[in-house]
Amino acid sequence: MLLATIPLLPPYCFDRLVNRLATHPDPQASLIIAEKKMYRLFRLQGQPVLIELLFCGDIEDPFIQLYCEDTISEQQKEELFAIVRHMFSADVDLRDFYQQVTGDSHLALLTRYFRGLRFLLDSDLFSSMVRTIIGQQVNLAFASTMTERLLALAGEQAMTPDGKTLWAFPTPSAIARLEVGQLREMQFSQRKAEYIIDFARAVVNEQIDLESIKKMTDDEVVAYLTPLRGIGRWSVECLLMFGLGRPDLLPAADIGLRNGIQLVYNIPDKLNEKQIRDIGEAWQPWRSYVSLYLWEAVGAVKRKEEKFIDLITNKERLLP
DNA sequence: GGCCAGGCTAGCA
DNA sequence: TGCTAGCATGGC
Repeated sequence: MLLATIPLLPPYCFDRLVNRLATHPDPQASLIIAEKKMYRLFRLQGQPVLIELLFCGDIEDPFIQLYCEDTISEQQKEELFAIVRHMFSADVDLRDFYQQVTGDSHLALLTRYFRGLRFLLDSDLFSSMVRTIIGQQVNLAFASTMTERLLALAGEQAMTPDGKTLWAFPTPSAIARLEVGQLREMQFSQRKAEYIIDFARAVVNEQIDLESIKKMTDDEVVAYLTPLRGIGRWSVECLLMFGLGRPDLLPAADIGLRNGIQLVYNIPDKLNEKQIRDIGEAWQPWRSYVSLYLWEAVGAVKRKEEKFIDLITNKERLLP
């Protein structure tokens, strides 16, 4: 049953989302590329609900249709619409971002090539923080594997119509109930297991109020969360970007971002954090989005997208 | 088999 | 304040 049609501000490119998911897998989403369709298990008013998202229209007139086989309440619908609008940044006008970087030929190259690429944000702050901790210092593929194991251990399960298993992200109390040994068995390091369980317990104990951080400035959130063991500046920056959708974060400690800058600006020497922050000054107030496009540049090279590799290799010829 | 991953802590100067 | 060894594990 069609629940709603959610319009997005153009441009939005479904193919770019698919490419991004290839190098940045989302273990909570089941994608059927040929049908431009995604299944996902949302937690609505505390209850897992399987939703089908259909990507419609085109880059310049994009909208998402939401379908659900079950009957859900008006409250659940409202919550779902808000989450989907948030996850796809429905109101973010990329054209402002594209306009901002026209003076930088390297970035303009990316915004032309990746036109319509957006963040796929996390549905809530708790899952975003846990996924960020899992992602610390391991490659993306392994992080995704670990996340999937955590989902299977403590999340609720559902089956899509095409027979794939999906999970709703475990609640804070479900993770708070885990023991470190259970995560160790799933190849989590001792520290990573402790960080995740401690964080969940801090949320359950109301030592941390995730709702309150929505009203804080970026710097206030850093100061609020970094005292927790296992949560450093990079992790909070990722939470602000992928959890809250804040537009102007620059995770300077990020190895992928550093590689992206070196690739796109053709810098052979390794950059330190200060150099990265200095370079990023010019990208305000869109530093999150520049980061996304730089990450995606690295992703396109990893996927061996020849057209992009040609473009980036020959870019000197395109300079004025 | 060695180096790299979309880091963090603790210890030290 | 700023620097670094050590942590753990999969992927290539």
